Amino acid sequence: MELKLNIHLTPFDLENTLQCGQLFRWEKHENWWYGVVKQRVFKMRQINNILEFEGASVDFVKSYFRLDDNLPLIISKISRDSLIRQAVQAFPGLHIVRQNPWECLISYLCATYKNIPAIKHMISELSKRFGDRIAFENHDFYTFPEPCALANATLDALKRCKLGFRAKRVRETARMVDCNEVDFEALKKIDFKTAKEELLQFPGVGKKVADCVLLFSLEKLEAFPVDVWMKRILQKHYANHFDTLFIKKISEKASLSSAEYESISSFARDYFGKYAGYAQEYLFHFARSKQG
DNA sequence: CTCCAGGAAAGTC
DNA sequence: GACTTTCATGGA
Repeated sequence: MELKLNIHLTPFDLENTLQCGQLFRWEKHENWWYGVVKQRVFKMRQINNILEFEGASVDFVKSYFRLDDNLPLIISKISRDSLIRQAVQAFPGLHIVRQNPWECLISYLCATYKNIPAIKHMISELSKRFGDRIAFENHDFYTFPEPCALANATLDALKRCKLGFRAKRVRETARMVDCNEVDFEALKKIDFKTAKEELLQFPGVGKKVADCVLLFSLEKLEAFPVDVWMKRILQKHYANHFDTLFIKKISEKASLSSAEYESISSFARDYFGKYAGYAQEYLFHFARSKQG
């Protein structure tokens, strides 16, 4: 199938969107991108303003890549200073993706204290061992595991996926989801703060992981996850918005306290506005692209 | 070999 | 409340 975009109304770039670090399961082979979404292999490429794809409907593509977002408007709202304008210009057409909440939750729970290549490896191993195999074009793909599959897994099997100390957290969170202790569709409809409190109940989910899940899968575009990259950017470029003492304090330690996290994240939500999450994603990708 | 990673949780004061 | 330590492991 094919979808023709009006690039002026709907700026979109597949490469920037898939490579900015928000997704861990897409692979490129011979100019085509392959992902597994909704139990099917989803194959896609972009040539200028044309999206070509297999394994999904036009409506799904529009929804998944948030082509309904008014990106020109969003960019005009978040462009508060020269740094963010630079980041936006560096990656035109980068969209936040509308991920599946369950997969997003486990992925970012695993992302705790790991670099992106290692995270991709963990998620890939989890899918190989606990997902369903799909043969497609002489290649094996795997669906993301269902909650019951991870809920019933042994800790040893999870650790073989290189989860380390995350194994217990993943299994316990999977058990809670498997027991229907969360209604993701309901979380999409309620406000940011209440939805965040719900997510914080899961073991292994702190403020940062919760913000990622809210932004990438629960329609909360104001969420502003603060990781080590955001902390560095803040110290370097936004220090004048904080007390000198505060900047000095967070510079001296590796991790942020809960209160420090909150003051940074809430500053960013006020400063960038209701699309702060988009600003975060542009800044994150921009910072990483410059430091390898 | 050393350093560090899209941090969270438990323990201490 | 704020600060410190612990948690496993692979990629760079």
